[in-house]
Amino acid sequence: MKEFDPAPHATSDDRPPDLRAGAFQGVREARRNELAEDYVELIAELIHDQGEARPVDIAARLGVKVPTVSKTLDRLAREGLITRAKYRSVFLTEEGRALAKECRRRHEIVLRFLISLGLDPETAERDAEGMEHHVSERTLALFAAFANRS
Amino acid sequence: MKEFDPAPHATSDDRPPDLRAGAFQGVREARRNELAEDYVELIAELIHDQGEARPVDIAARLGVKVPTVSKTLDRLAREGLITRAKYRSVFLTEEGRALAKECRRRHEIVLRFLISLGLDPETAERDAEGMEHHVSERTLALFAAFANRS
DNA sequence: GCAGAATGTTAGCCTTGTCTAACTTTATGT
DNA sequence: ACATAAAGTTAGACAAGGCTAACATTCTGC
Ligand SMILES: [Mn+2]
Ligand SMILES: [Mn+2]
Ligand SMILES: [Mn+2]
Ligand SMILES: [Mn+2]
Repeated sequence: MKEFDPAPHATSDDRPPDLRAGAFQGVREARRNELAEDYVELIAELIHDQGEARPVDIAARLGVKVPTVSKTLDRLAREGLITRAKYRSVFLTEEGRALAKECRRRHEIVLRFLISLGLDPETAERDAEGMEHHVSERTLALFAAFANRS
Repeated sequence: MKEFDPAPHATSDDRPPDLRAGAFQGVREARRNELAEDYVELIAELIHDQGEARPVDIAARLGVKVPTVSKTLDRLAREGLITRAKYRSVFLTEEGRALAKECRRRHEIVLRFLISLGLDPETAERDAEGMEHHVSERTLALFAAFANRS
C-alpha cells in the first residue's frame, strides 16, 4: 500500500486546482483497490481453511454469482495477484500473498478495535469489512494501541 | 435512496447460501451510495459557503473533470436528489437535503472521533471521507460518545 | 464407466464512473 | 456591444463490476 505523499510533488505543476481535493483523490484511489483486497484476503482465508480457493466458494462467501467471480479473477490474474488455470482452483502469487497478509492485518486491527469499543461482533464485522480499505497506517496504529490498552 | 425489488419472491426464502456473505452484501450496498453521498454533502456545503453549487466548483473540490460531474449530476437528478437546469447551478431536493444533512452528521462525528483519538487533522479528514460511508449507526453512537467523553 | 450433478467459462447485456474532444452557452471586460 | 474567456453540455471511448443464458468440463455415485 502506498501511503501519503499528498504534498508538493517534486515533479511539475501537478498540484490540484483545489487543494482540498486531496482527500477525495485518496478515497477514489482506495476505492479502486477495495475489491481486489477483499478477493485476495478471502482467497487466502479459503486456502488456509479449506485447502483451496474455488470460484464457487468465493462466490458464496461474497454473495455474488459465479460468473462475476470468474471475470474478476481474470482481472486479478492480469494484475499479477493470482494465478489460475481453467477449471482449477485459484492460487495467490507472491504479490497476492503479500497483499492478503496486509489486508488481513488491517481487517483484524479494525475488527478488534471496534469490538474493544463496545460494538457487537456482527456489526463490527460488517463495519470492519467496509472501513478497512479506508484506514490509514496512522489511524491503524491508534486503533491497535487503543485495543491493546483497553 | 430508492431500492429496486428485483425478485418477486412472496415467500421469505431469502436466506443466502453462505450466511457470512451478509457483511459483503452490506458493503456492496454502501459502495453503491458513496458517490451520491459525497456529491450531496459537497453540494450542500457549496450552497452554504458560496451561495450556489456550480459544476466547475464541484469538479475542483472532488478532483475530477467537469464532464464527469455533469454526467453524475444527471444521475442524481434522475434519482431525485437534485434538480438542475441547463447551464445553471445545482439545487438539492428535499430528499437530497435530508441525505446531505445525514452525511454531514456522519462526516462530523467520524472526523471528531478520529481527531479525539489523536490523529492529525489532515489524515483525519482523509480517513473520514472514506470511512463515513461504512460506519453503522451503532458505531457512530460509540464514536460520538468517545469523542464527547474524551 | 457413465449419466447426471456440480462447477466453471464465455458471451453478451447493463450501469457507473472516469476521461478527452468538440461544441454551445453564458459571463466579462473594455 | 461584442469579442473573448469561462463554464457547461454532448458524444464517444474505455474499464469495472454486476447479472443471465448457454455451453464446457469435471466430479460422483452407482
Ligand atoms: Mn473489505
Ligand atoms: Mn476484510
Ligand atoms: Mn466521503
Ligand atoms: Mn464527507
